[in-house]
Amino acid sequence: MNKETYYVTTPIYFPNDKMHIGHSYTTVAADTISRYKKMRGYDVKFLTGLDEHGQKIEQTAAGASITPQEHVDKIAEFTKSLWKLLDIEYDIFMRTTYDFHVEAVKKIFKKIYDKGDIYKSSYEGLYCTPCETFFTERQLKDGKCPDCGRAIEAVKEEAYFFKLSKYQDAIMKHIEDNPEFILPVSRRNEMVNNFIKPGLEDLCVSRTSLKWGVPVEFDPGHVVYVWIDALSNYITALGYLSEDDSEYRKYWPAQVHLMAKEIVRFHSIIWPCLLMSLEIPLPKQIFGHGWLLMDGGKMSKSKGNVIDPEILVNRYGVDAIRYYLMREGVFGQDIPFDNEALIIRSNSDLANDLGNLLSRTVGMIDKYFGGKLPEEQKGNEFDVQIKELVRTTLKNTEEFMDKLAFNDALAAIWIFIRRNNKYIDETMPWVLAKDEAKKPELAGIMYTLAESLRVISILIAPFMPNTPKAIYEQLNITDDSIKTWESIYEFGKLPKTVQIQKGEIVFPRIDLEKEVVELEAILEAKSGAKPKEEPKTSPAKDIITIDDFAKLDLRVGLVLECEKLEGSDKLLKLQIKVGERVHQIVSGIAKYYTCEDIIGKKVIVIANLKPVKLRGTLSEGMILAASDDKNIEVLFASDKLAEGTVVS
RNA sequence: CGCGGGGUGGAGCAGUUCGGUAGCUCGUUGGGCUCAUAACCCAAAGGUCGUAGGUUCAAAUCCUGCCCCCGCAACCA
Repeated sequence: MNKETYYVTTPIYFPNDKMHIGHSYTTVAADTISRYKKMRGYDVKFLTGLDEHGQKIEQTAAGASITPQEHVDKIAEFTKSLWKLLDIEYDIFMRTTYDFHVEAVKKIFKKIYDKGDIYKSSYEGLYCTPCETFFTERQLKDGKCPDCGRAIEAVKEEAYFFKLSKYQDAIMKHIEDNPEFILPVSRRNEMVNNFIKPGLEDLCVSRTSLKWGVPVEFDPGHVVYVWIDALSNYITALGYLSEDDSEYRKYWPAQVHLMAKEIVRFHSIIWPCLLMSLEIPLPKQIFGHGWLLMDGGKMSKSKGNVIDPEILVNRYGVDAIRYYLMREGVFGQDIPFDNEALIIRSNSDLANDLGNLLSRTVGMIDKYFGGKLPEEQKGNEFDVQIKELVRTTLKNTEEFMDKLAFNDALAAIWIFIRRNNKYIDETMPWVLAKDEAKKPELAGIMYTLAESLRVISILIAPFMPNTPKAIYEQLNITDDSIKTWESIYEFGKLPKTVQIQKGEIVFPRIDLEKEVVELEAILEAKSGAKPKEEPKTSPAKDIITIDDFAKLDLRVGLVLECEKLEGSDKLLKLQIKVGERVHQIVSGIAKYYTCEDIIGKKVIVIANLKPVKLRGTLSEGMILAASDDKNIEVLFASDKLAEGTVVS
């Protein structure tokens, strides 16, 4: 009854859009460790879910003419179906719009307030609504949000602050005392050097500009801002501060919070400080895994290179995708993700090594024994090595799993799989089959292979939930007691008279060349549509009148001189003749244009822009250029136009 | 001196904590085998471990300088 508990979480994802392969990566990892711990006898809770509040959700819903609740309900359904597709067996699908969460957040906020760790002040800042983030002026990019490139709003409002600074020393000490608190080590270093050592600033934890969220009960008009609302889900989901908090008492603190590396900061600094204020235990471990890199960049929506997990699963099957994600690289470091690598992995490891092993084993039992092994069986000299390797494989797999070294665990398992293919060559069943007297030996070989496949099925079960089922079916393994992790501590539990049942090929080989072409066509059709949508989705600016436009003094200018601005990689210093006058203009196009490209060209200049200093250099205007995420195109004017000509 | 990651045979990576024969998968070449999904097994070729110094009996690994790549941050009127 006193089973050890294991509480593992993914972040609760922001349901602004459909979940992509990156979310799937985290979730698959959490599911894998959760399945593994369950098999090892732990009392596991696996939480995933959605962070459903926020102004951006409100806006997205408004854009679709539905209520925020309807919007998040829709995304929640989609997310659940995606997790189902990926065979994610979560125990809790947490949503911050659940009543019990809302109630608990109110209490948590009050509790921290009563303690004196939350105080009222005012917040002044520039806010990007879609990103739900305030930025300092310096952080802005083109006066726009550095993350999404959209317009920001200047906001000043009354707000509550959490005394994060108060816990600076405590969190620092905790990190120092618990080397495994933040993993991998590189993340810990980053947190300490980048954020804690420079000093923690108090954190804004309420908003008056926000409606879609949990109200601050004792101060109407204030709504709890993301931190307390979202992070506390890990405890409210267990009933913290509710009438029945038995689960909280049982499962908290969490063994591990899994997440991608970019949000380690919130989980390793803000979250523990909130918990310290609540005077409850901290999670044992924050593990920040790497990103899936596509064409060398982080996968993200704004880059239009999202891989739809649904397409991949439908094409290759869940197990192949899950296998790739867990096998391809070190968990904690970035791993490459591309179609070709996925197919190569699937072909060589799954089709050739594992699938083929099953196929040839079942094939031989069918061919040589009519589908059923006889009682009379005889071992051979290689059996010892197989059994020995089962023991080492088991030991290694367990060690690696405990360290979340998924790729190492799979590598260890695959050594065993390959060993079995070699075993067939060593024992040469086809030779024995020609001699009736050698039947017992032949049967013994077949048995070893079948038993190995049982062992393999169990070892891979946390990673690939479907393949074991297929193997059990073909080997007619029905007894659940020989499907447990424990059961593979002993080799030979499979009943001797194995009766096979030929089935479908578990991992068909994929024709790489053909497939890459087809797959990319599909993805292109999808992503090809995206960039075209992009301009539509970027919010239109406010309506202006012709008078507003007339304020601009747009002129044709001739680029006389150009030099790269010292100490900057984006700025060019241009001398542009506009009529009589020469304007010195600093322009951020150095990444796309060299001086040779633009000297002597005619461009359109805003001639009456208030001069500013950029990087210490005076800039008297700007030149017009079109830009998106990737490129900047200067709008060159025709040579026929004299410099100084008015543009309107 | 912003922060972090990385530079290892053709490709993708491990190894670097605690120095001591440079490893894995894919690919290539040659061979074997035929039970199997043209799969499997064996063997070989292929590396100045970014670079220059230093410490050491010994450096991919420790120390110092430098170069290059990728994120983040900063400049983008």
